[in-house]
Amino acid sequence: MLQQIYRSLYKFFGPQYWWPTAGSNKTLEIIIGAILTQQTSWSNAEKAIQNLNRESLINPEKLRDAQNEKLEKLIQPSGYYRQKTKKLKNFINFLWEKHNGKLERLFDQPIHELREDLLSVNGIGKETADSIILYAAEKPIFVIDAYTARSMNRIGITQEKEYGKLQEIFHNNLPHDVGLFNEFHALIVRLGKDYCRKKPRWNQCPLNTRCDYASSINNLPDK
DNA sequence: ACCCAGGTGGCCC
DNA sequence: GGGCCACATGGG
Repeated sequence: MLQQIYRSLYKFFGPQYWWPTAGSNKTLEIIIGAILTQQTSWSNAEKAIQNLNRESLINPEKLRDAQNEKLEKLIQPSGYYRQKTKKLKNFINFLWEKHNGKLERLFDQPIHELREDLLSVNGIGKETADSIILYAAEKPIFVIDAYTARSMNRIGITQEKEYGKLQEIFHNNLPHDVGLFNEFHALIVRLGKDYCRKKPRWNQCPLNTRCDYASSINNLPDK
């Protein structure tokens, strides 16, 4: 069922190009992006990342040594900039104190331990931790976000809202493939953005007529 | 003038 | 365990 939905979404929306296989030197940038995009549009996070790149701060030593005031100014476009400066510093200090500033060392552990490690950083919650594991460390874990519950609920897969339970459903019903998890999560976000916001436009969703799961969608009441 | 975005932690009960 | 709140900018 989930694979079928994935196929339908991919066929309709096409690839979403989320942090696509960025390569080793982009790894830290992905982590920073995951923090900066918290509750913020990607376009705003991107502006902040460009500012950091312009100052060559996307580098473990430089980021560690940068003054908070300087970071705050550079990442201002991403919103919550004082909070996020602290979060970036929390992560980079953790990386130096626990892994000698080496991302390879952080990532060189089983998924579960890596996740616990990331969650120990104040400012990194479940979604950000899982995003880092999937998109930066490129290990298979399914990222859940606000759209996932809404979309799955609306499609009729599950009423579940809890992060861990939702994640289990994906883990238990899909091959654990980094590329699949990467694209599927991005497609769910795309579906949510276009048709499943708080003010729903689900009735306008073209998938109603094109999707394999059309019947389950058409029978849903308006929310 | 709203509403919202690829959340999180702290507090309260 | 859940419900509320602060955090902040830019785009529709």
